[in-house]
Amino acid sequence: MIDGTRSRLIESALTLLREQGLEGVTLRAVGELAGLSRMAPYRHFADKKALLAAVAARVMTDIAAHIAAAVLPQSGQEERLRAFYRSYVEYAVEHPEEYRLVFSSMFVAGRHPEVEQAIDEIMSALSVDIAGGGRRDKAALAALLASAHGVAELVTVGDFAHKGIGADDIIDVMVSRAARP
Amino acid sequence: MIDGTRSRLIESALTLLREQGLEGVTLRAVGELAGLSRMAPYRHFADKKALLAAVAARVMTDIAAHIAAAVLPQSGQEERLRAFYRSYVEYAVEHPEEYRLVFSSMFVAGRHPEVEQAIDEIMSALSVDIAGGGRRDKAALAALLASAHGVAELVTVGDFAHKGIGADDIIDVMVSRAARP
DNA sequence: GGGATATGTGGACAGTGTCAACAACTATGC
DNA sequence: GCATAGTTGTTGACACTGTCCACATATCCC
Repeated sequence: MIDGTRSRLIESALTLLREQGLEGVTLRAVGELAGLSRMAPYRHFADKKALLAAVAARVMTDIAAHIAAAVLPQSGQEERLRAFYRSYVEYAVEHPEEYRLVFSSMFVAGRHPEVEQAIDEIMSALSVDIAGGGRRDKAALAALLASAHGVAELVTVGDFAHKGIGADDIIDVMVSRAARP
Repeated sequence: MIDGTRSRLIESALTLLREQGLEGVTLRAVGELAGLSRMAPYRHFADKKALLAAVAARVMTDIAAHIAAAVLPQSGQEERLRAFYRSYVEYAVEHPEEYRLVFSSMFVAGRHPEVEQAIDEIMSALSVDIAGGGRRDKAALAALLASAHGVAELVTVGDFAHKGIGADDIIDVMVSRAARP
């Protein structure tokens, strides 16, 4: 805990994000929740975007842990695949605001190094856990990540559930296709 | 042209979105570009979100047209699939701000009816153009849309291109998997 | 100790979405 | 033909936001 105040600010922002959505995350509110003034964040982050990038990086490690906890206990490849999809979508459904922040921070050109590092860690972990570390399969890995992300967004949109088709149906399609040799 | 001012406001907002990104779309700027005052949009839209929803719906029809123009000339199923993926990703890459707006407006709970209708149109067109109108394949159609969206986001993020893997590589994986019987 | 540096604070400012009150134009009843 | 109601547009004002600035305090190095 070299810098306790900094992580306390991140935590405050994350709390606000969860309870009130992205609109509720204002620098004034973050400072107040952390027991500081409205300008306090500027002593630890360049601006609001930098704070949000730090929150996003923090959330990414949560997501990675959630996925790893679901995938690692599985033994077969198909079971691992399914566990990956399910846990990924599950997180997006249960924490939509956080998930959304993570991907909007990925989208921005000129990303924050903190985010960059978190992405790299997740990718290499995935590579080992799912694909077995094959080197030719970068495209397959990207396809996996893209599929999961796509399903997560479609499901959180909620429209498809409404039309009688759930996440598991789509995941079934994805898994049965990817699991074939 | 029952309501010229309304569509002129939408067009102004779209221009600002293209030229300056979402941050440049302020109600004052939209009004000014349309030759009106800052409060003019409120006579045609409930609030800023409603205006953005209308812009999103407008963009969705553009996307649908772009995709249809690429897919319909193809004859084989695999060619149609590939054309779909490519044109979809292409639009996202060439018009990232618009694409982003469209999906953020889909994400919001309690969507605008205008957006809702545009989504329905796209889905049924897709169903006919790609899947041949099969009724059992709702899940496959959703998987297709999810995959394309996922690839588009990963590619616009730009990170994977940087790591020596392009959109076409991922699309190849998707198509070869989906095209099998 | 004393100076430099890091951390925290309140004042002020421009920009934003939005509410309210008012003006002008349009159409509709008689 | 004209008053009335409704639509469309404008300006004034307000609360809120991110951020710049100048100032206080605390901490560390010599």
